[in-house]
Amino acid sequence: MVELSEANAQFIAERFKALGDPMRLRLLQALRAGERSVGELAERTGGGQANVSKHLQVLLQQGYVDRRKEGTTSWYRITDPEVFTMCNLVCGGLEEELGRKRKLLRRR
Amino acid sequence: MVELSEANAQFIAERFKALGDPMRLRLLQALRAGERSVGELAERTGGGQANVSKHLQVLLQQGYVDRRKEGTTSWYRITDPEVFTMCNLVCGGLEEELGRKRKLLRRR
DNA sequence: CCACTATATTACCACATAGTCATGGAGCAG
DNA sequence: CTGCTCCATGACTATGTGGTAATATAGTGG
Repeated sequence: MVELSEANAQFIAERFKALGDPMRLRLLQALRAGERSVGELAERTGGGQANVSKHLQVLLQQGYVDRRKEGTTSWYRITDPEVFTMCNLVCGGLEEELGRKRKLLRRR
Repeated sequence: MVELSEANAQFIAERFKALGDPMRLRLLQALRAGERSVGELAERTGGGQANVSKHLQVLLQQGYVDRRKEGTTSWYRITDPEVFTMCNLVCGGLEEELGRKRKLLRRR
């Protein structure tokens, strides 16, 4: 494992932070099926064009997605499906969380 | 895998966001060896007491750490070592990133 | 009760971020 | 060239976040 120096903590935190936004997660989800243009992604996620474009820059900079330009349209795609492994890991935590909440509700 | 509904995207994003801060990553790293008190963590991470305490609340609320009170001191510990699996995954990305940067530097 | 220690919480400030609107640039059809 | 489409970027605002200092809470020993 990479040593968690101060500089590395900064890098790793930024990688996590890039995944810490619902819109960006939905973008990744939408890209799961394959390459998509910005317009398609805006439509599928229900976000504004500018907003989607900016979020894609974040994912691009962190290397989660890749871009291919064709004419005036930009095609984005997942670079490393490993990102979904991480989603599954936190989803595990999510299921526990939901279980905990269901318990709490039952207790009342 | 959990369906990525709007509500779930929110939950998952918050779990990622909790890991998206250098101080919180250093706290988890410091807890890797075992249980630690807030004071110990403040000393090891070089953070202020109030700040460390607040970050620990975030990790606690997201279920990454657990707390045990003994007298006036609170002992925190990792609840699920799975979190380090995630760190290793993003560290993989980090190594690629560093590799990319080294290449860029060599190119000059 | 008093002082001391350890932690949590509050108030506050500086700064970052998400969202939207408007604009700019670049390809493409006519 | 003109107009159109698609995307990126900048300005702006509202909201969120990290850090710190001060205060509150609570246990402990005298």
